Amino acid sequence: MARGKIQIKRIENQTNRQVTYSKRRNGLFKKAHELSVLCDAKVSIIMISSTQKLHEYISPTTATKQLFDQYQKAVGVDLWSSHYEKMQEHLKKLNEVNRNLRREIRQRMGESLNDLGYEQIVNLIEDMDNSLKLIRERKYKVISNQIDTSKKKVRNVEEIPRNLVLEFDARREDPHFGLVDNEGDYNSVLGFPNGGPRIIALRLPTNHHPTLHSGGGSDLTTFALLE
Amino acid sequence: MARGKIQIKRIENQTNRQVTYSKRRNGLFKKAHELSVLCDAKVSIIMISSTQKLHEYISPTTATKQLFDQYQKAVGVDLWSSHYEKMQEHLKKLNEVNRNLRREIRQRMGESLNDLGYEQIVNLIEDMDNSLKLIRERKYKVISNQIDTSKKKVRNVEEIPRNLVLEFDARREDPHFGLVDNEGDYNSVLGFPNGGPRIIALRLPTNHHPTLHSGGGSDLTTFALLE
DNA sequence: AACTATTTATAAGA
DNA sequence: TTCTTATAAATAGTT
Repeated sequence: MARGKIQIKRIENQTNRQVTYSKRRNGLFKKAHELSVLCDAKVSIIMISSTQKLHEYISPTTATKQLFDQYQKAVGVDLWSSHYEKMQEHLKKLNEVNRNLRREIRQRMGESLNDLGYEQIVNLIEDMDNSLKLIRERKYKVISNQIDTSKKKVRNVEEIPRNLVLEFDARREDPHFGLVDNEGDYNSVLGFPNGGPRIIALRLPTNHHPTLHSGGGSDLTTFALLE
Repeated sequence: MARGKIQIKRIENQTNRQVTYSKRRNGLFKKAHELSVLCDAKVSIIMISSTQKLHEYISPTTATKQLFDQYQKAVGVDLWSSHYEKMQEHLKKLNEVNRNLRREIRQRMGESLNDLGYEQIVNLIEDMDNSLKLIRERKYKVISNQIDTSKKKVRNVEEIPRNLVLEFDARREDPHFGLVDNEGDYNSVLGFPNGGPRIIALRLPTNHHPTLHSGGGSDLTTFALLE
């Protein structure tokens, strides 16, 4: 625009390009500012130079984020706000579901019962009775699995020198074995009525065999219910 | 800049302002484009006029969102991405808590017991036994409250003409009254052992008194556990 | 939307 | 970078 017209195409000389960038950037920002004042408009300019330097103009009394939001609303493309709102909704729902789950647990633990009517209490009791039956069955299943495992161990032990086997058999007939009163079908413990012995003392010799609770080959894993 | 210098201040004449806005906006965009070509820079201009109309210039091969992202990274203020990430973390945690809560409920209903070791099952059974006791106590409390309410109703009835009272007394001695076998302390039902009658048939004359389940003055409310 | 007198921006040089 | 200045470009006021 002075001392000779120029073509509008990339300036190849790097120094020249940077000088022009700097000059014209100032010119652009000045014009932008004049425009914003004269016409009472909000203007945001973001520029990134070929050297990846960032420059910004934002008209007075305007926040960049606010302008972004307006832009997105106007353009409608909704770069993220709809996503954001959906997340918030989701969060809210999850929190509520969570609250309900906690209440149900509290009620199953005998708390917050004021929230329940008579019929609901009756239903809860019936439900819990049934559930307890299932859990007790599982308990006996676990016990019998453990015993099966022990039996397998016993068979393995048969490979071991005879005196060890004998010692094991001797212990098995020890009164401490409690429940285990015959060599046959251990699964019979499954048939126990509800409320059977709370703790079944299976004192297997710990030095030769795993204890019940550290169950060797069992598929049982343990972890806390809640953090 | 022509036919007279102007002051850089808001143009009061609305028409003039709009004309100038339009002219200078074109000029600004043209300059921006020249700059972006000459200097190989990325430029984004967003303008909102005083009439809330939005105009945008974006240099070729540039996406507005991409530029926003770069801007935010450079400015470091992180207009929303950190917030967004926090929300996602929160969501993740909530989901996990949720999963745990659901599992606890399932276990209390006798399902998913594979996840529990023997000791945990024993603890669960003990816990549920205790909880059941609490809930049964609540049940009897509810019943006794209902009966108290009924007694109050009965006293009110004593204000009513004598023949009605007589009729009521007659009905009270009816075998249908089941449990209620003396005029005295209805709270005695509280003493019932666990597993007592599941439904206590208190067939009060419905035409004169409310039934148990629609409990008039009781503080009991009912609502579903989960939606 | 076009015109044009003037102001403003700026390319090249220092 | 900044200053200078000849000249290109933008535009205020008018039609």
